[in-house]
Amino acid sequence: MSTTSHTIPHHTFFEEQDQIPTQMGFFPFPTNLTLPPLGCHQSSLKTFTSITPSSLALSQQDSSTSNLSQTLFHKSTFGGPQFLSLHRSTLNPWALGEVSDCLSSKRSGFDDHHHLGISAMKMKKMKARRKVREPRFCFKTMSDVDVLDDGYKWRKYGQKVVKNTQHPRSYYRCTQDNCRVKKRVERLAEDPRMVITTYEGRHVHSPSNDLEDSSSPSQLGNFLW
DNA sequence: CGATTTTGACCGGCGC
DNA sequence: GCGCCGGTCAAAATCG
Repeated sequence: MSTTSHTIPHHTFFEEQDQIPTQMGFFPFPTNLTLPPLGCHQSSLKTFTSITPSSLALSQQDSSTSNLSQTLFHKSTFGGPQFLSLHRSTLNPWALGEVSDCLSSKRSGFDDHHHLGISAMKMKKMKARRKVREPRFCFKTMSDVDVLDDGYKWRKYGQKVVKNTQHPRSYYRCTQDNCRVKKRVERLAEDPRMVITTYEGRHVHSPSNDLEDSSSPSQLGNFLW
């Protein structure tokens, strides 16, 4: 991994919620936005704006996703030309999914377990758990490095070539114990100079501190990312 | 030698 | 039901 801090010329920042981009494909985006962000469902998009690195740093001090979007709103209200607000989905289908998943696995999964063995069972459990969708947001960056230094430590756990793109998508997980924030990094097919970074979940610790000191829980609360 | 990356297999969701 | 696809796992390889 690279911990190089790079000067970031431009961020385009948006937050998404609930939905995951699937093979359903990409979605039409407002024409005044030059580059449609990958993996963003239009109907689930909450905010979208262009911000500068300084405002990005500012937004990092917020302690929740909603605060972040508020920050973005303020920023763009007073200076950003490219703010748009799109309707959002109201329900988190993944949370519902978890419940039904638990129920159904109790009901019909016994034969499965026998057949799949322990590791498979473990995997099943984990998958059931991750159906709780964490809040997500992402931004695109003009950068020649894929992984931007955001103050956290990440371990790569997968890489995938997504359809219709020549650049693979990388999957990272926060290395901190008990912190299962994930991020996804990919390059735009249309413009390989642009990097899309998607964060999912909230860190339970502050950036790059080796251990969260539980003695002083927070002056600022937990950081978002 | 522990931590991290690579990489193919596997799984579940979804469309047909 | 089948096949495609994105996301994840985990063993092997690589790194520091």
